[in-house]
Parts: sequence; C-alpha cells; structure tokens
Amino acid sequence: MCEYLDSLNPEQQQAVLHDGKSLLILAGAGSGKTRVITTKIAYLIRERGFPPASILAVTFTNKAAREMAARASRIEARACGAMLKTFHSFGAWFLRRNAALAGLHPGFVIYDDDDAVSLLGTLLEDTPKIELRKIAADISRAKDYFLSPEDPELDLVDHTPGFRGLYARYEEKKRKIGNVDFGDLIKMPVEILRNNAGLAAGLRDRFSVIMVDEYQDSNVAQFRLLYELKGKTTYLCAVGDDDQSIYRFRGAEVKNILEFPDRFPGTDIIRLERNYRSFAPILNLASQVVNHNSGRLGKTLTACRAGGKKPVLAFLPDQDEEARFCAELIGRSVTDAGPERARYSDWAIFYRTNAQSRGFETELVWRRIPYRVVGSLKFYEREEIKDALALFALLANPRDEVAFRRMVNKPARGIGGASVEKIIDVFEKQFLFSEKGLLEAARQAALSPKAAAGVKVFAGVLDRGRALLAGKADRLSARMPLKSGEGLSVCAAALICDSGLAGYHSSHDEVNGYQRTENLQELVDAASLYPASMDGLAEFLEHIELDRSIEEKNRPEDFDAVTLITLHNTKGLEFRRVVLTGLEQGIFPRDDKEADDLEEERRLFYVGVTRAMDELYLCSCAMRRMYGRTQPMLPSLFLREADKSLLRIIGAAPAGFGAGKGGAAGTHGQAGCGTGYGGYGAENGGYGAVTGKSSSDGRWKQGERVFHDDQGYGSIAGIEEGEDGPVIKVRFDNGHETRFLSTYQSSKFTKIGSED
DNA sequence: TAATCGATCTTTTTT
DNA sequence: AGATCGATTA
Repeated sequence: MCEYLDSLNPEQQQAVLHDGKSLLILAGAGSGKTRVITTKIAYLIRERGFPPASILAVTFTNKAAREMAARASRIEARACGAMLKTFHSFGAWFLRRNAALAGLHPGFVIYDDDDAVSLLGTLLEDTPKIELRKIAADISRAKDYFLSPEDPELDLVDHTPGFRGLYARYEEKKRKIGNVDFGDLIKMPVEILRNNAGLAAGLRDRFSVIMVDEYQDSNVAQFRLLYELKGKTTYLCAVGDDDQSIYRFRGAEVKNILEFPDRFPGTDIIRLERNYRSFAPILNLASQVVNHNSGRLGKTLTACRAGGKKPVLAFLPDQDEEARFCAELIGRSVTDAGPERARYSDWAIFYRTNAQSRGFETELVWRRIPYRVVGSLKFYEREEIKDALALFALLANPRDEVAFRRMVNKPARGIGGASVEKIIDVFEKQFLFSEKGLLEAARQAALSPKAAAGVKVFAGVLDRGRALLAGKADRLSARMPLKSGEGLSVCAAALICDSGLAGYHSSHDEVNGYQRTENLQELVDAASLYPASMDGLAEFLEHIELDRSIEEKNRPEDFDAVTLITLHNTKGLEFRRVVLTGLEQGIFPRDDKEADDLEEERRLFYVGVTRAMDELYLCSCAMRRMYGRTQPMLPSLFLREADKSLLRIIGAAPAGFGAGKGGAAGTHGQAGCGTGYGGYGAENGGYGAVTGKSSSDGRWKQGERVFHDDQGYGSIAGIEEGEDGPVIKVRFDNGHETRFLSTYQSSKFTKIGSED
C-alpha cells in the first residue's frame, strides 16, 4: 500500500514507521536522512492521518527547509501544508504573532550582527569597533546558551567586569526600540511560552509532530525552545550526526544530541549506517580519521558503493601548484573522451578559509574554467544595500534608533552629531510612544535652521513612503534613477531616490567604477514581490534578514561550473569529485587548535571527505604564502592520522611522512609521479595517470603500461574475448601475470599511459 | 566631507 | 598580500 516505502532500507523504514516514544535518528553521512524525514512527513499525513498543519519540521538553513518541502510534497502533495521552517524563521513567525506579548513594536525589524554592533556603539561612544564586535559576539553567544544578563553562568561566556551591565543596557535599549536580534528569535519565544501557559498549551496542541534536522548543530536555546514546544503527547523526532557537528564556535552544543535520550526519557534510537554516497575507499578514509575523536556516540558506516579508487593525496610545492593541480585535474576530466568524462559541475574545490579561494579563482579564470564561489556573495552587507534597508526599517519601526542614526544625515543634510543627540534626547523624553517616533522628535527638537531644514527633508521622504504604503500618494512618474515595477518596489524606489541615496551612490559609481546603483536596483526589483503595505514591508525585511541567499540571476542552479566552497558550507551537499585543499598544519587544522577545538576541526575534515561520491583528491603544500610571507608547511595532522595504505600518494612526500615504511603507496607515489609530476604541463602525460580509469572497454591497448599497488608496474600482454566481455591479460615487471575483466574496477589498478 | 595614508590584523559563520 | 579602520589632511 505504501510503494514509496519499498525503496527504503530496513532501518530507514523502521525510522519512518516508528511511533510512540521520542526518536533519535543517528544518520551517518550520506545515509539518506533527508529521504527519511521527507518520507516520514508524507507517511504521517497519508497513512496516519495527521493534519499537515500539525507537523512542524525545523532545519538550520533555508535551503534545507526548501529542499525538504519540495521533496516531501513530491511524495505527498498535502505535505506543503506542514510547517517547514528554520529555527529562526519559526521564532520570527511566533514573535510576529505575539509581538505585543513580547513587548515588541508591531513592525519590528530583525537586527543583524552589524546592527547589533551599531546599537552597542550608541551605548559606548568612542569604543573601537573591534571591541564592540567582541561584545556583540559575546552577547550573541550568551543568547545561544540561553543566558540573560542576570544569569550567574554568564561569566562563562565573558567574565569581563563590565560585560554583564553592558548586556543589560543593550537589552534595555533594544527593548525601547522594539526590535530584535537573531538570538532573540529563539530566546524570546522560550521566555514567552514559559510565562504564558495558555499560549504554550495552544502551540503544543497544534503541533503533534516535531522533527528536527541537523540536531547536532542545535544550541542550548534551541533545545529549550523544543522543550517548551513538546507536549506530553507530542511526537519528537531528531535527526543528526554527532560526527558532523561543526558549529561549536557558534554555540552549537554537541551535548544536545549526546544527551537527547536523557533529556527525553524513553527515546528510541535508530542508526542509519549505510552510506549510499561515497565509494568505499573514500568512506574508509573518513571513518579512520574521525575515529581519532573521543566522546562519540559511535557509528560504523558501511559503504554501499563498492569499488572506486583510493583517494589521491598530492604533495605539491606551493599554493600556485595546488591551483594548477586542481585546474589540470578538472580540465583533463572534462575533455576526456571516454565514458569517465566529467562535467564541470561534478567538481568542487574545498578550502578551510575564504581567503584561499582567490588563488583558485585566478587560475580558473586563466584557463577559462567556469566556476561559482559559494557563500562569498555578500550582497546584503554592501553599504548601499544596508543604507536602503535602514530606510525601510525606519519606515517599519520609526523607533529604530540604529537605522535613524545611519540615515538621517546620509547623504549630508546638515544634521550633525550634536543635532542627532538632541533629537534622540527629545525622543526619549517625550516621544517614546509616538507613532512617528524619532521623526516626530526630530521635527519638534530645537535645532539649528540648517539642521531643521535637513530634518524636514528627511521626514518628508519617509512620510511620502508611508503614504505610498497606505495608498494615499500617487506613484511617482518623475524620472528616477531606479525603475520600479509592482507592489512594494514603488515605495522602495521612492525612498531610495527621494532620500538622495540613489544619487549619492551613483556619483560614487562614476568615480570609483562601483555598481551600487545596479545593486540598489536589484533590491528594488526584489521588493516587487511583496505587497505595498506595512505588512508587506515587514515581510520583505524579514525575508531578507532570515534568508540572505540570493538566486544568482544570470546563473541558474544547473549552470555547469566548478564549485568553490569553504568546508563549513559543504554540509548537506555532495559532489562526484572533490578536491580538499590546504591540508597543512596551521591551515587545517589551525595550529591554535587543541582538545575539543581540534576534534571539531577533525569533524570538519570528516564532513569534507564524506561529500565526495566518486573521486577524492587531497592537497598538501610544502610552502604557502600567508600574511604576505612564504613559509614552509607541514602536512595536516589529519593526513598523518590516515593509514597510508588508504591513500595513493603522488608528489614529493615530505621526509618522515610514511615514506620510511616503503609501503606500496609510498613507493608508488615516487615512481608514478616521476612522469606524473614532471609532465605537469604536458598535454597527455602528467595526471592522466591519476584520472584515468580502468573500467571502460576499448580503452585497453596491448603494450599499455599499468600500475598495481601490490604488483608494481606491468604492461598489458593481450586482450582476449571472454564470456563476460573482454579479458585483459597483464604481465607485471616482477614476472607475475594476471587476468581480469575489462569491466573490473579496482582501486589498486591504474592505467598510466601507453608509453613508459 | 571626502580622500588618503599608515597601522593593524588576519577562521569557520546555516540564522 | 590585502582588507579594513581610524586618524590626518585638504
């Protein structure tokens, strides 16, 4: 009756059918956890009769939430009625509906990290930005741990004497303004639910099923939220993998998953340990390295995909060679005529820090290899965009002091620092609850004629924006630098143009060759999807704050390009062929890491390796330019932790790196690379040896040289027709002979080109 | 008010 | 090396 369950393995089925108690699914990398979650949602609706709206599934990223929604509704259309949200968007959803209870302005805006720093700046004048950032980060961390200014444990986050008081003042100011920061999106709902039994009961009644993805990356506050949401009969199902917890530095608490069964007594645990993604040799490497971690729940992943080649470990002279290595590898694979031919999008280059992407970009541009860099697009962090958003925010919540300070005199309207302080002062004394907030205060304050005139202009701009939202103003037909289309974009364009922001930035464009006007236009275009109303504005701002991924306009998702990406961003992704770069001590892991931090880095290595489906390459450089200096590097600890027999080593292994043992891999590395490496720039030699596969018919020629990890070099003595296809006869230089089917795949076998 | 010049620092960052 | 920030200068 449920054909969609048939394709699941027994554990997956068990997880989908599980019922009653709480469930913790320990899902190893590539074990099909998303499939289980989505199938389970569909199953609960279809077979168990749960109303879609009674199901809540929380994830950490919007991308994951979207994917989950799409996949679940493919199995069961009604699944689109389930609530699939990120933790933070769930919090925002909740607060928006209970803004009054939370003491928030109805049009409250979500502050990002920068805004939090600015807010702190109004509290601590003349404090260097870097200190403000540290304080903001600590406040954010405190909220991750569900700590309030009065909590004794706050000292564990920051024991600086003034911190507690500052945190309190920050909260007080934010409360006055009526906005929230990211941490509040989780922390405040918990507090509200604790203080409003009725509201809590209502929510518990609504959601009879709660599923959480990537549970290993949840923080204490998020645990508390779940705890509040879970009623006596709520079915709670958490999915995660303790080996993939990589956000500890941001407050993620592995204990959440380790102690889940204690926190929710009677929990059943189901392990998904069959890996469908990677070839066995790749998985072996990952397992072996992560085994060096202590305090794991422990899993034994088994590869369903037998065969495949060993991961290649390339020792390279420096980062330029590393970039060349990647480019050649990729270039060769896509021009390969055989069935092993790859597409650019099969490939991804992983690195630890964003700064490392540069070298790869230069090389790929040079070679005309298309690529996309994931996560480095900081559209919403650009000055002009933040400016525009501040204008919108001030319209949504006229008490937003941060936005007001940012924009009241930009571009210059003759409102200097003293005037601004005067305005704020008047506001706090007389207009705290005025509907027009700071603008009303600005109008009433006793200012110099110049400043007063400036205020009039600024307030007029916002008034017009407000009128547009209320449908009480004509749309502007005048020639504006920005084109507006539908809905909210009219108001957005009006604000940006009337305020002089567009002109201000377009003059910069001409001088500096920026493209800020274009960016502003893009923002206006995005606004056209929302209705021209106060609610539409709040919705628009909320969407931007909570989901900063922007669809690449000119590059559809399926654009055939290599992916450049930091290791952290790879979680949840997979690629056929992966190059994991910069495997050097000091880069990955960073050398200031020890104990728990080192274990987290090791998990990051694990995450990276397990992204690869078919082929994995690891690069380690002997020299690297860092901070403007070229310095010698040592291979990463993680490479030393791997058994050399699991790797195929090419390039010059540094002294002391497994070379002494004289194992097959080591010997091969030296020998195989004599040609491989030397012939680097050559068209056919070089890494053809590495990328060549031994699997296809017709690619074997008599006399061709091959290499076998155990037998060493040899050549193809002949090809015979057997029952199951062509049989290859190999005579090794050591005298041995062997036969194998041409379709046979062995990680120990490599074709190395027809001549020696 | 903007442009420019040195001093300083350098992770990862779903939301 | 390169970005970023704050102070200095025009």
